[in-house]
Amino acid sequence: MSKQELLPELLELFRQQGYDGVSIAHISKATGLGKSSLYHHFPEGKEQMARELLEYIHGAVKQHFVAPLKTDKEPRKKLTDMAQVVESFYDGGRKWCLIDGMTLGEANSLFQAQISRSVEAWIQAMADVAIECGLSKKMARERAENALIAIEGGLIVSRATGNYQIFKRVVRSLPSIVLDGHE
Amino acid sequence: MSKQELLPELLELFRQQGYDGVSIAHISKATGLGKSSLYHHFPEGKEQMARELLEYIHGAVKQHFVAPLKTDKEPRKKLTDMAQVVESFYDGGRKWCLIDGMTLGEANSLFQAQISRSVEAWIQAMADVAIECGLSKKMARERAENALIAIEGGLIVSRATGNYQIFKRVVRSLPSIVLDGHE
DNA sequence: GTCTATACTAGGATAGAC
DNA sequence: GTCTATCCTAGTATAGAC
Repeated sequence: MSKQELLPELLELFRQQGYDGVSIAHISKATGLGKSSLYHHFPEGKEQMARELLEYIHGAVKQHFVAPLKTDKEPRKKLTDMAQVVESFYDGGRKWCLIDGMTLGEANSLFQAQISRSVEAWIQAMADVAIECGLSKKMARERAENALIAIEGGLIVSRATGNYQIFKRVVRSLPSIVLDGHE
Repeated sequence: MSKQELLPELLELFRQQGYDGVSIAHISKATGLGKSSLYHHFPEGKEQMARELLEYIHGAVKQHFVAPLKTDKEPRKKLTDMAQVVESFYDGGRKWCLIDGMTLGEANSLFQAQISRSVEAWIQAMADVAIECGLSKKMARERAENALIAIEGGLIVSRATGNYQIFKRVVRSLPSIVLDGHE
């Protein structure tokens, strides 16, 4: 089994259980690989798995979230395209965001740098779309931050209330959060 | 040592480390009590600690977040009062929200009901202020949800980027999120 | 590259003395 | 109500065979 098959499994485990909640035994069961096989792929254990997962996710962010924002389509169309990917990646709010479980306790200091790199890339790409529509650099940045805040907050509030309509509504409002009044 | 002294310690541990990340040994060290003393207070162990903590937090939510919204002050004033409490409770974004660490993995099913009760109480209180300003029930609810989404998302994005100005900005915008255009 | 077996540590929980 | 001592399980990690 190759890492490209392992990493999607790791994503599902870490995003649902959080860094502390995932054990090698869980991973072994989920992947069907024995513990020793896992240590063959990741000699430094769970910490290395998380690091490589975050690298993998960084690529996925660029490919799935950022790329639709860098096409030559209409600004609002770019954002609705992104929003659709977001809705499906988080399965309508039923799947957690990796950030939550990777920024608790000691994991926070271990992975904060990697996480912020992905988050910054995404925010910047959304801000660029806002700038394209004539917003100032400062306002574009704020609106892009607000879009990410809405996504992350929407996930938390949806799962806290058990009402996933909230996430759906939030995702649909993303283009407006970034662009309203500037098209 | 009484539970009223223990619970604030538990809050700090669980909000920072998450349910899975907290061990009895951590709690023992943080409180200065031996393991057996902790089991004397909480015979069912960590799960009971979390349950009682969430009860305690439910009271704190009503007292600190909801109560300022039920005074006879001006609507916007109620929300700025609440926002100030929020900023200090989360230490300007540097302290996590309990929800994050209590809704990962198995903890989610254990505590979701208790969490949603507190969250609903808070949302409803914010919605009532919006209704007081003439918003429809449906719009008031949406705006109250958006306020909580902003708080929770602001915490996540602040810690993911390491930039706590974001949380500060979000907290200051709370009254506008709930009331703008209806005063 | 994967397995079985094993070592060791940390975490959860209890018994019984004071 | 708190302590020391202990038990058991789960978790991390490694050795060595195939």
